[in-house]
Amino acid sequence: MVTAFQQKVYDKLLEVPAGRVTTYRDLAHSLGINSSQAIGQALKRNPFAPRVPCHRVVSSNGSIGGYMGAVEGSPIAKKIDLLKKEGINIVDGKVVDFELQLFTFRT
DNA sequence: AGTCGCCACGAAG
DNA sequence: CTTCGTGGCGACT
Repeated sequence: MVTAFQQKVYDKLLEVPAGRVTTYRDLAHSLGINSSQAIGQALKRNPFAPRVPCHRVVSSNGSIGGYMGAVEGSPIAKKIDLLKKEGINIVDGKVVDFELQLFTFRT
């Protein structure tokens, strides 16, 4: 079930250009809420699995999150390499200079 | 329809 | 590191 809320989350995510990352908090706040958990839950349950760059979403401190740590079998680990091609370097599960790549939805 | 549990988090202690 | 708060969704009742 793709609710309007989730739809907005994915739409916002697609709004993020390659080589940039966004945070759960800013993303959530842009949706009018103040909880990133809903974002994480929506991303985890994302019905648009490969269509949504979930890996492009990070925590407020630049941490990738638990999408690969929580699910060690996640195939997105390969996408991490792709992100490096986009200019996003991932080291120790963190985005290098993530704040420099940080993309906020400040409309 | 109401309630409980869940979530890849954030902030505070 | 640990605990509480938060906002929404899923499932059960």
